[in-house]
Amino acid sequence: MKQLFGTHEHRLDAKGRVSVPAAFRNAWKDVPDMTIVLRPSLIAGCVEGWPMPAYAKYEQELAAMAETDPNRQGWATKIYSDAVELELDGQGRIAIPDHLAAEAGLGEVVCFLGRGSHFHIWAPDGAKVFLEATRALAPKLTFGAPPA
Amino acid sequence: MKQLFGTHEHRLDAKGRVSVPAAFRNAWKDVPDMTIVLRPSLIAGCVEGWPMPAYAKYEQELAAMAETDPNRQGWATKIYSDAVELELDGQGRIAIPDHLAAEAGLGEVVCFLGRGSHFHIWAPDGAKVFLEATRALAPKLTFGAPPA
DNA sequence: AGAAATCCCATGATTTCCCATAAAGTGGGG
DNA sequence: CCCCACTTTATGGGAAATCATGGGATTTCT
Repeated sequence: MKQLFGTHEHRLDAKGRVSVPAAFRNAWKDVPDMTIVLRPSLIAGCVEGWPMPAYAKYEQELAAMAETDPNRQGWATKIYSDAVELELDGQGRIAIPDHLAAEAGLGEVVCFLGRGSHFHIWAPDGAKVFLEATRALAPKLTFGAPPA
Repeated sequence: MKQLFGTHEHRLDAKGRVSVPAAFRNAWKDVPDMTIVLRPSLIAGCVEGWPMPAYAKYEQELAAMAETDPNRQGWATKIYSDAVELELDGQGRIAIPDHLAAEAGLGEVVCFLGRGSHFHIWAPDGAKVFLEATRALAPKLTFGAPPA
């Protein structure tokens, strides 16, 4: 499974559908019966989307926990109960469920961020703030001409 | 994977395409399904290009960070969200996305600098300044050769 | 039957593919 | 050493495929 790159803005139509960026779809084009898991992000303010094969990693972590571990129920809630599994339609779109869209404050335009194994869906403003805040976490060296 | 050498000027066409220097393409001609990752350089002012196999170094760095480490989000933004994965067309060209070209101030002529594992894409002036500034950072030994 | 979800087709814009050409580099023979 | 044929490179442009998006028709559920 290839990694997910880039930021892509797309438009939610009247039926709540959005095109998943072609760049993402190409990353899993050889996986048969591909599905996407959507759930509220642990980072507030966005929806997280996982290609099913990558989501298996969470399932393994859960399986590794003892049946009696009290954290287990918390994990199971986040991984399963709060999540939805979706298929893409014939045009490569998904329909974002209302409760997820509302929780993330999504409007007509949404912004997909590739995060390697998975992706984020933000309202455009939220994406901008998030990108700038996270970029600032590492220093930047400057040589030569400043950007125009 | 061979190292990338040299300085090469090429021309962006009306569709935003540039030929990747043949010297670079030859370095990875035996890698199947080769792709290039472009992203804003951590050094301001240029676009950085990475042959996919070499980019794995960043992916490993990210994987080594704890899930809870705040720097992890910073890296994921720089490595994935700010980056694009591209293929070469049949003529060995890549299409540089507008936002990357704009951020690096690229005009019609761009300058490729081999950097071993990866390469830089600069506007010609930026490349000149960068090369001179960085040359000055390396010590120079003098033996025998007459001063100019 | 009515509401909602799903399937399918349509369309304009963009991107990719493929062919063409000119310049430059390569090698061999005389 | 020079010239010629051939290959590789860089670049341009038109045709074809893909993408994002909208909307109608059909099905499903209650």
